[in-house]
Amino acid sequence: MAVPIPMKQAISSLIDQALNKLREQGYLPAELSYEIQIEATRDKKLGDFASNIALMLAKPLQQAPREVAARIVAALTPDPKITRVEIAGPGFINFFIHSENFLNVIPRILQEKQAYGHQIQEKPERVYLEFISANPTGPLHVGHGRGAAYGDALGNVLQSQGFEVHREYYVNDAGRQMNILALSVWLRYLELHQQDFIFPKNGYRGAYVITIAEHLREHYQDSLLKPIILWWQNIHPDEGEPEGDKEKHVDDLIQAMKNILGPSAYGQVFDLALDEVLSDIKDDLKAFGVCFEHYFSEKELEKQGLLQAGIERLKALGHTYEKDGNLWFKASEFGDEKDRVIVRKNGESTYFASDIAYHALKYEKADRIIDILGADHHGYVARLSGMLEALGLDPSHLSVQIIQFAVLYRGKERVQMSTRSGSFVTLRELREEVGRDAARFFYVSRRHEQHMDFDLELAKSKSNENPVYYIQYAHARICSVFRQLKAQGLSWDEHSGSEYLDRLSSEDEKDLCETLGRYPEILAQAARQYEPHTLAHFLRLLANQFHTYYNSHQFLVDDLPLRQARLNLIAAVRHVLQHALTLLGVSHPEVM
RNA sequence: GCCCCGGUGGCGCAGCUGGAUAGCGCGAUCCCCUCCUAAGGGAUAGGUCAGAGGUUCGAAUCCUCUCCGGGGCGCCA
Repeated sequence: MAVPIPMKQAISSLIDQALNKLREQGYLPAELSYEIQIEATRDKKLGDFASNIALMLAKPLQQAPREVAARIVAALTPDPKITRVEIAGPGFINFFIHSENFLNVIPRILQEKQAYGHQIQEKPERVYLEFISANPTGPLHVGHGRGAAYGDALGNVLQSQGFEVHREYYVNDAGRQMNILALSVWLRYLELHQQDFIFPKNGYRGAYVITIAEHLREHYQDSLLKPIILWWQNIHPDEGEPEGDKEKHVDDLIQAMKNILGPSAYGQVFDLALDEVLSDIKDDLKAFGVCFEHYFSEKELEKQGLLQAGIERLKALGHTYEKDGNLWFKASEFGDEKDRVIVRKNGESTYFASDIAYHALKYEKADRIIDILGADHHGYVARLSGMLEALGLDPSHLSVQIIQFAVLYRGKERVQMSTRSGSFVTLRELREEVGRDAARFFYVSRRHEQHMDFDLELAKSKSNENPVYYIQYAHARICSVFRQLKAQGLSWDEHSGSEYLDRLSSEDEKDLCETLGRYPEILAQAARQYEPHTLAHFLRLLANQFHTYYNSHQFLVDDLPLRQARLNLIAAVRHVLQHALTLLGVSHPEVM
């Protein structure tokens, strides 16, 4: 069975032919370039498809759009699939299609099944997709959830379009923040051993830190116990005290901790804390349906010498200089607003230095780098692309997608979030409260660069009104029809169904087919623009049309040919529902 | 002060490579189960697309300014 050409393409080539004819006639200048756009009309009274080509050509031709349209229509070759062509409004050309032509999509879907809408690239473009990359200093919170849902869905969509996608979580396991976590855990551990002191303002105060401290005690008993009178000396006062400074305070404490414990014991605390937090994050993401090819450790960059190599490379290219003992990158010469330090005078490299090495690595391994960052990192974009340029690499390989923040509410009340203070709603809590499917759908149905108000109370209390159930219900209903079919001792014969597709003559059936036919381009667009949210809206429409159909038509009718044809149609709907839900990381239950 | 994102019916959001009367969900009002799951369907009401200029045959969409909201602007990651 040959796969029919989509209607849109057919119309597009008809117009193209007509324009060529006009060019031969000398009506169109040969050098005039144009792009033929065909869109499905919003209002069916205006036909099924419309083109604005006359409007776009009107200017270069210096003629009224309707006149141009008339010339194009006159040049069109008649086509049996098209019943009527009209010029309307300012100069649109509207096409009315024989309704049976919409039915072609059904055999196409039943044949291609889950490959419907997919693209195959001859030489697949490699995409290096980095997302979430939250510091492993505590559990993921609902803000990270948005990046997770978006990144994963985007990866799926890109894969469907033939891209070879590598997903990676960059683990910041080398910085000062990790030292603060280790300190926090150790201090809690000391508290468990009845040591008495005031916990630093700048420490991590979440309850999970105490849990980790308890595990630390189980593993090492009291071998890490150092009474504070032995080491808590000459520590800069904490914030709130005279001349206090929470940063200096915590830095002094870290130094004192390292001194008293020694590198080996310090490493024990550090590693246990990192390990616990990171495995918690991994479990959480797994349960959220998000998987990575790799969790890339920042420490690896140093171990493999990439960090130093990156710095040397910039140095060798003459894009660095020393000032005040620090090594600076001349970022301002590459579009950033100011220069950036890459190695501090104490010899420690900055976070940005790691980024140089990391991005150079990504550049090697992929044709396209996508970084998904939170809105608080937007200042990074300039320096990242500037850095690629400085390395002599093409910055257009990098695309940074910024996720705007989700502002959390409980009813009217805003929920403040801070990892440091431990006052945040974790992703795990969200999942347990509203469910994975609802959470993922909610996240990904908004444009990523759009602010989002996330009302927990609403998500929880009205979970039955969440659109995700509406869509899943459409899927479950189709499954139910097939179960019912079996229960009645009947069966579905796809082949005979496709013989009788012309029995599908209602508007509802035509509408459904048209929507199904649009799926491939919805997917392609979602991939091209990195906007998976369009899929969520498409799903909503498809489910709505199905429910309408369901309510006005009986599928399991006595008329055998009609029954088979309708089953073909709803089977096609089921394929597309399944496919799109899966891309968004949402399940498609057979029973609800 | 500078930078990023946004301001679309009561609420939450699509639409933004300019195009035909601005869509969807929730909420509101009314109607629909002798029928494959009513977690459903149908209908009605509700918008000067923040405001003001500009570009254009045509602007929610592009440009400028103003106002309002969110977030960033450290040798923090």
